[in-house]
Amino acid sequence: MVSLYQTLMHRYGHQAWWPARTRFEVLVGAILTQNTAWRNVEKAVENLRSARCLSARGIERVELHTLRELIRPSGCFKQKADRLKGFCIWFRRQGGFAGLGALDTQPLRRALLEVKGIGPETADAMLLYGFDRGVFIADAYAGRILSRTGLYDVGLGYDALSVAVMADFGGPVAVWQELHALLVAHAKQACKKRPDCAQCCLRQRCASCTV
DNA sequence: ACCCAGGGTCATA
DNA sequence: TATGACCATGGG
Repeated sequence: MVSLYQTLMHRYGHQAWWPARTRFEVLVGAILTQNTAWRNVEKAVENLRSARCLSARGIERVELHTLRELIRPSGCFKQKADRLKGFCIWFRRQGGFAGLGALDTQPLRRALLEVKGIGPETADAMLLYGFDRGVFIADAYAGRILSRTGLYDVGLGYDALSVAVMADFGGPVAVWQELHALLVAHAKQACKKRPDCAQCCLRQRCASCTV
C-alpha cells in the first residue's frame, strides 16, 4: 500500500484536492457530485455562487424551485435540491463546522449518515476534505485498483475495504487526502474495457489492452 | 444509440 | 441481505 502510494505520487504528483474555495463548498460539492461528472458539478456550483447561494443560510433560504434550476447541470436535480436543502438545515441546526467539528470522527460520521442523501462515500468525502479527518474513501475506483493490484480482495464491500485500508495505511490527514485524489487520477488512466486486466493499474501501457 | 460519471434511496423477493 | 429501478445532465 505504501509502495502503491509512492508509485502513484511519483507518477501523477500532488493533486491539490478538494477543488473548492471553502470548506462548505466541499460539502455542497460532495452531494452534487453523486453519480455525476465533476465538470457538471462545477457549473452548478458556479450558479450557486453567482446567485449568492453558496452558504448554508443561502441554500436554506432560497426557494426550492430556484435551487433546482441553479443546480440543474449536476443532474438528478430534484433529488439533489431536496437533499442539499435538508442537509443545510441540518448543518445549521448542528451548529455548522463549529458544532460538528467538536465531534470525534466516528460519531461525526454516524451523524452525517443519518442525513437523507448522504451515504458512506459522501460522508467520507465530507470528513476527509471538509472536516480534515483521516479516512479512506473506499469507492469504486479504489476497489477496482486495489483489487486489480492484488492488495485487497475483490469482494470486499465499502466498509470492509475502508476498514482494512485504514488498518494498514497510517499517516497524517494530508496523506489520506492525497491518496484518494491519486487513486482517482489513476483510475481515469486505467483500462475500463477490461475489468480483469491487472496490468494497467500499475503501468500506463500494458500489453493486452490499450489504455 | 449507448455508457458512464468523484451515489443514494426505495421497493421488491 | 441482495439486487434492480430510479433519478437526469453532459461528454465520450
